[in-house]
Amino acid sequence: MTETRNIQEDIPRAYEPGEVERKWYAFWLERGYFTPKIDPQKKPFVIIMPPPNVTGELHLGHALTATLEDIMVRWHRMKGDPTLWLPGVDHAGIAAQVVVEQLLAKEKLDRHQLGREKFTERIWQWANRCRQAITRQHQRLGVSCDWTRERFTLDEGPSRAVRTAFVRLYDKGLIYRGERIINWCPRCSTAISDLEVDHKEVQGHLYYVRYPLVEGDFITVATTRPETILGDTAVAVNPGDERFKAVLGKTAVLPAVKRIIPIVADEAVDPAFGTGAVKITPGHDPVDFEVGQRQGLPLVNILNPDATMNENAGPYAGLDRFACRRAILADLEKDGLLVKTEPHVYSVGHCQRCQTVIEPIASQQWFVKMPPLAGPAIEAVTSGRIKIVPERFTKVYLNWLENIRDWCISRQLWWGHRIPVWYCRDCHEPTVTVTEAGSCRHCGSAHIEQDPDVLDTWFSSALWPHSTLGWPDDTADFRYFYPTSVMETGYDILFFWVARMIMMGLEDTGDIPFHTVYLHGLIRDEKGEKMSKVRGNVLNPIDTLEKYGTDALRFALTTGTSPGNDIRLSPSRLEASRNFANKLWNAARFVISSLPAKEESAPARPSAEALPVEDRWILSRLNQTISAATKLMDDFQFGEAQRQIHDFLWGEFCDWYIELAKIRLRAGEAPSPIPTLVHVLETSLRLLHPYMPFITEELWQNLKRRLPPELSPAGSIMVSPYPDADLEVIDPQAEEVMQSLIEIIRSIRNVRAQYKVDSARWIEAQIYAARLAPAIVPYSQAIESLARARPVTFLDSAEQARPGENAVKLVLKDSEVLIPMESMLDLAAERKRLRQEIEQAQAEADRLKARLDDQAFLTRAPAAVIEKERQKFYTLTDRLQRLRQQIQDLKEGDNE
RNA sequence: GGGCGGUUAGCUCAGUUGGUCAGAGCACCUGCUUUACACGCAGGGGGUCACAGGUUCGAGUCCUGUACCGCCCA
Repeated sequence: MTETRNIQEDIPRAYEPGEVERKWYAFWLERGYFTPKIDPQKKPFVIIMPPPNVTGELHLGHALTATLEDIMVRWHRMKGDPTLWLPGVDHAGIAAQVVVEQLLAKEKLDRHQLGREKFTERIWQWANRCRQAITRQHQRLGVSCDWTRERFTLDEGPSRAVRTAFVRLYDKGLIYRGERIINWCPRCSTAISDLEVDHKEVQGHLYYVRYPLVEGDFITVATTRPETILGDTAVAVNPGDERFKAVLGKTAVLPAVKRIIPIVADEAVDPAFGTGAVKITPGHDPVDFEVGQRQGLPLVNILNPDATMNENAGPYAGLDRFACRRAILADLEKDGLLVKTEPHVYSVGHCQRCQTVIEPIASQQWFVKMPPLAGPAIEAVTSGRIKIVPERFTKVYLNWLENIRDWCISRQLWWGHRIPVWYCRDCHEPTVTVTEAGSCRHCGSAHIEQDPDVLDTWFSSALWPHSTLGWPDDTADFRYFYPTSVMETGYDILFFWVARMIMMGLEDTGDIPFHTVYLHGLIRDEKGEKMSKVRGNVLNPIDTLEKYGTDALRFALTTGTSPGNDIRLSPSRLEASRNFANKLWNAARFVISSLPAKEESAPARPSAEALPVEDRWILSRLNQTISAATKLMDDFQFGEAQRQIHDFLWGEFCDWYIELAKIRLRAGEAPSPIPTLVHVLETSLRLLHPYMPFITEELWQNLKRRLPPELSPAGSIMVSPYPDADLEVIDPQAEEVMQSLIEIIRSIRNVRAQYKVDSARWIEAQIYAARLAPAIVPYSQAIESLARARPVTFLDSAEQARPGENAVKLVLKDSEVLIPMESMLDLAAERKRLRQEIEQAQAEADRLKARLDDQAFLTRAPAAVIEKERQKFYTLTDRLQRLRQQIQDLKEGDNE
């Protein structure tokens, strides 16, 4: 008994997460639980973590990723699968460079002043600090990933994978260098891919400008970007446009720079736009570039890399692009060439990283030829080899791949994987090799120079599932763990990353990179806004978990949510989760404090026979919950699985089983409820562990310490087996009895509240339990203490249940409860209540009757359904009859 | 312009083979210092499941259309 008291003192009244979390994470790490053992006999479960960027700290999106992946990983590990969760970090090319450039700017420096080497050194310093912070944050979240296998995209292995993939694609003709229109960010001073451009509708103007014809007269064109006039090399009209038949073949004089340009016919021109005649700027517009190719027009680049005008802009050289626009408009106006200006809404591309207006520029860049890679990636999904969850994203994925365009992969940055190409100054041929080239492969010259550019970060990310496992080497990890099981990430990077991983995985390894793609939603704030630093509504995951506890944060992020849907995270949601953790804590505190001292009697596993109904009931409910939760998890419905575990623990175990157990414990009745309390708690902890790892470990260890070792042989809950539903224990009979008992207790409580019976007062209850009587009678003590009813007596027949004096009669599903009213009775209120109840029951009965009279229903519906409905109807009419009798009795009583 | 998602209690959202489906949390109201828990307990009010059609014996759930909100692609 002394130990019991100690335990109560040992365990705080409220769950205090901080210390518990630190303690168990260190314990898990030290035990090496996160590192899988390769067992060729077993199929592994593998997740490669989406690598966070080394641009700062983790946000709640990362916390969601980490939680969902940890749930899957802990679950599979407990199921006995060799489980690998491989963590990593991404060097995040542009993003990281931008961050460090901003830091430099504060020191009044720029990267050119430092030079490439010094600059990359600075980024390395930054990246290393970030990596440490990210690791610490991940560990606070409880992630059970294998830190011994952690990878960084710039590590030797992944870097060699990048070069190898590049060379292989180049050799197959799938990587090429060419002059194409690319998206140029003047601020980042690099090309970016189509996906990295945000298109925004902008209120601008459509300017109508007259181009004088050499042959006399004018032609008027409309443009939104008048500064690009300087790069025009033609005017085009639609070949079918009768209005311009006469000017075809003539030449125009470009305003400002006086270049003579032809007037050509091209199908791409929309006769309905502007005047029907458009200026063609092949160097600065993707459509015009194609027109230029078709028409054999020259390319004129008018911009410097920083978006100031270059020497081709003649008098405007040196001006910023927007200043140039104003200047040229003023000049056109002055020369009478600006016909009119109309307001015009059009779409302008912005750099996703820095929101600078991007410039389409014709430029020499490296590209991946995508259609040959897209084909197999489409097949992998349409064939079902890769499944996307939720399913609706399959269409989005396929649609993108079916319309894919070549991918510009070179970046004019200093941070990233250097393009493995060396140019020869003598023969001008490129040498493309995985290892550092010493001489030109074509002429042997030593006068070679490596391409200064780096690759798009997403190029290395695309290789992540295989490069992290050792590819291109034939490693044990690669052989065992590839293809991986699940790729879990946000739906916002379906194209950026997931699609490219599938393409490159198939291309490099001949096999899919993962079997399932699980896409989660975006985290929003309580107002539904996307969290962003600009809006200032970012919740820091560490602050949040310190306030509410990691388990509460994890629970809040993943409960009541469904795949692919956005999540609003509000303080009230976090509070509710924290409260659940505390509820569990206290339930366990009760169970543990109820345990006898170790030496006295060890609680055995509950034996099946001779168990009281409530024990059979809670075991039945537990196993149904296990069964449902497991099924849901198999189906990636973690939110719903978690909700059911929550409801079981709170609504059934705590609210009813523990309350009933208290009565037995107090009375010292045999059999003791302790084995069942322990069993249900211990099993539930394991069931819940993947979701709330810390509190479940703490409680489990606490429990284990007080139990005989054979009951819990594992060293940690995270390596003990995940519960398996035992269908033998499912007991519909016990559930029926308990349901009835709960209904009786609730109805009495309800009456007490309705009649405002003082909470301290005992009221009498007479119960007629009909066929369930034998099962219910033993619960008179329970009804007494849970409904505060005394004396509780049982009636033998419905006839007896007729109140001879004023009494409230509660007509329930399988039973009736009679409560003598005496002083507490308010007759008018009681009649009103009865009338309402009759009304409701009558409406329901009418509905059922109509259905049962419906020939169509009777002939078409399955027999079982008809029988069920009929049964419902009988039960209801029976109840109605009894209610009517009761209101009648009440009237008689009233007359007395 | 094309595609997708959402519209369910005051708020935030679950509801995945059409037949206890009308739910949860929060908020609200009424009681409660009940020896696990006030981060709690007991009870209560509150919804024509956006709208209009259709399929079905039966629709929040399937189909068509409309409206509004949001996202993606072009």
